[in-house]
Amino acid sequence: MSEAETRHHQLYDVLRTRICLLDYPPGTKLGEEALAAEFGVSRTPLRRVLARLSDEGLVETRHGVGTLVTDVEPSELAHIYALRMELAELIGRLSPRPVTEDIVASAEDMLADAERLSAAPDPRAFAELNAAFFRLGLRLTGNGPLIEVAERLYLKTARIWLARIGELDLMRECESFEAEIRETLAALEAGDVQAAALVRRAHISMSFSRLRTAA
Amino acid sequence: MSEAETRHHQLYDVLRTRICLLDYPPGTKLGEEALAAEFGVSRTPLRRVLARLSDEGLVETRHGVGTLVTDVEPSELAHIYALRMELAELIGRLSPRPVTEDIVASAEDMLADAERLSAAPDPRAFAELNAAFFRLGLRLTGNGPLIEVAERLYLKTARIWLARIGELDLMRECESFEAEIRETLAALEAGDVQAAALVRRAHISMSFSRLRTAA
DNA sequence: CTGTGCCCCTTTGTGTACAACGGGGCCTCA
DNA sequence: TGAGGCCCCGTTGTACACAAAGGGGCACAG
Repeated sequence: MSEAETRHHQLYDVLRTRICLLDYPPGTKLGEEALAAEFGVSRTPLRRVLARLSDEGLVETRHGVGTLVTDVEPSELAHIYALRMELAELIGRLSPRPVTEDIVASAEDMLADAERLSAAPDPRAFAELNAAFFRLGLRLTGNGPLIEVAERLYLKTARIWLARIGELDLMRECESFEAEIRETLAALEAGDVQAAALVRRAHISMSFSRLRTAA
Repeated sequence: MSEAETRHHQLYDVLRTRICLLDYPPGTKLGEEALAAEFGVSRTPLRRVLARLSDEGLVETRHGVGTLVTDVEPSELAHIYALRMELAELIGRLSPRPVTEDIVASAEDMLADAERLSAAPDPRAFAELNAAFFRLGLRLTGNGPLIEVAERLYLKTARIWLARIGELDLMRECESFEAEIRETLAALEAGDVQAAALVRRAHISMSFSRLRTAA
């Protein structure tokens, strides 16, 4: 990969992470000049990154105003969740990959992390572990386009959930998440990718129910 | 929408259409300077458009070489088709919208077009009608994210199918397409969106089978 | 005091010059 | 004559200067 491409991907990843972990909550203004200065580049390559984030719907650029982090409307959120549920199931059906040792090992590590999290709940650590576990789930399918689509949708909803975590019972969320990892691990140890996918689908559904009830 | 945004969308649409209808077959070099001159703008806004096409995987930009129209590998093509089949069914399940008069009317018009096409087969006219019919299908769901994802995947495969149309029996393809529209129209007249979605899924599957067999 | 309109300043959009990179052709040497 | 390396040219990447647009604040009139 060329140097320019590498830098682009790096900047993109940093900004995307900041948006999804609410370092930049919805409505935040991302000034091109300021960001360019922070990363030591000119506005040109930075604008390339913001354009990509804009195409993906994470930010919105207005001429003469600035680039603002977007919010997600409740109705669209429902649509995304409904779609994510279906895609989660597809991960178990389309080109499932064999469950390797390192996947199981990763899941075991994450279960340990989740147990620590339940003992000492923290929204940000929760969000990070959740993202890591989501990416682990993506490794269960060999269907590249499915992975891209699923990740794209996940990124759009992750921060919304995190934003409303205050309205939810954090302890309850942690326990539910821990249970999800535990059930998933059992499915993976049995080599049953489809079962793992169904566990995921069920928990996405329950998670959205709790979110909707709280709001 | 701002003037800049409008122009961006217009340029994007023109180039995307040219790529998908094989005015620019895979491997074609799209020179920034040349395109900028054609559209009467500088390289800057044009690069914004090419960057978007690049993010979507329709082109690939190499420093010092040029921006090349991409090809799609057979294995990825299979993955996309598998996913498209599932999404087609989801259009009938997630937030189905009531079948309006104008949708039925559009379908009737397209059926007439398809009949004319069967009488005088033409690859390009086929591709255009196919795209129009695809977009009509998207109007059957109210799930916005699902529409975006489905369209994105369609655009990635449409040109590949068109590229190999020479290896297929064009007449047979036309007749199959005409049958698809006829069956869909019957489902729509009955107000049965889910049935229309299943028709679509079946025809995507058969279309890919024929494509695979021919290659 | 309030409402309205204008101006200025901040910020993004565009155009252009130059740097970085890659490939192909040509020249050289064995 | 063939193979290898170097150079030149075309193309994309970056930086910067300027144009365009939007919003907020200030002044003035009622």
